[in-house]
Amino acid sequence: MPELPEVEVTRRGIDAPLRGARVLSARLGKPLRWPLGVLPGELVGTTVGPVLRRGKYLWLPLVAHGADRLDGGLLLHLGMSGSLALLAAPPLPGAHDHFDLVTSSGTLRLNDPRRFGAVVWSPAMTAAPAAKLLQRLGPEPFDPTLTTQRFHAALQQRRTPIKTALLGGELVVGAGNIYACEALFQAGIHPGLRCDRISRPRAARLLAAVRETLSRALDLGGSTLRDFTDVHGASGAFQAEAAVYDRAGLACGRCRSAVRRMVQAQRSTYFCVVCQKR
DNA sequence: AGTTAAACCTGGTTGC
DNA sequence: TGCAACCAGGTTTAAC
Repeated sequence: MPELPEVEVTRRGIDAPLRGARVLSARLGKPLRWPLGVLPGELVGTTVGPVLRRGKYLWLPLVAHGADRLDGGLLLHLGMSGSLALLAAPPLPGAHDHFDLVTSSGTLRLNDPRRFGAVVWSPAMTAAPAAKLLQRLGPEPFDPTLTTQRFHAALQQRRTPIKTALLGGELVVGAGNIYACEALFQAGIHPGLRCDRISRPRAARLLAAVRETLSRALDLGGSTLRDFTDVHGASGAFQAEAAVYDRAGLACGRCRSAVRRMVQAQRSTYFCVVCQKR
């Protein structure tokens, strides 16, 4: 599910309510992608700090009080099917509720049917294990230092298809399968085009398209294909205005010709052969 | 070194 | 209706 807009929607939903909350208990369900790294009980007594996002990861600081407490935080990832809910009166955990953080301001609950998500303890965002997971991430899409020049220079160093590179997150983080397809459509670029064949003007157009696509999705509360909801249980609305994603055989949003589906790097790519050029 | 497959899981949909 | 095959918002790890 969750690409940058969904993760950011989630962050905004939990940041203010949880800030300053005291951790009362924690519970683990079935194993997620990686082990938590501490016993749930060791989190008790810490205070939640400002929630940050880096790429599709969330960082939840847990500040210690007293030397006998752990100081650090939790690095969370929603994987393909994860979502977080903030519950005032949580029902008994269901089959896919795999992590609860019970606080004085409500219970933060991770639901993740496929369990590709993760909750990992780390002493700091800049220390292992969090730093190891974050180290390979490219620049944030709204980072002002990510200029056309820098983006184009990074493109020139890669020979992979642009769609694959966008998914990889080394050029820029945040665009997953939906938004990579949509941004390439918006920029009029064929998903199979090699990165190093993209001219500087087209690179500028693509970077702008990535930014516009992600911010539009953010405004609409993200996309909900199946699992994703915000922390209040609300679905996103972006999927309804996708021009190409999941529209194989349907009319292109611009020229009305049939949208094509192909597979790149084991993922479906949707595109318009008329509107998107090599 | 740079790219591409395999792996991790569950569940919904499609097709025989 | 039953069952197999395929598909799904991701990303690390292993293998060409």
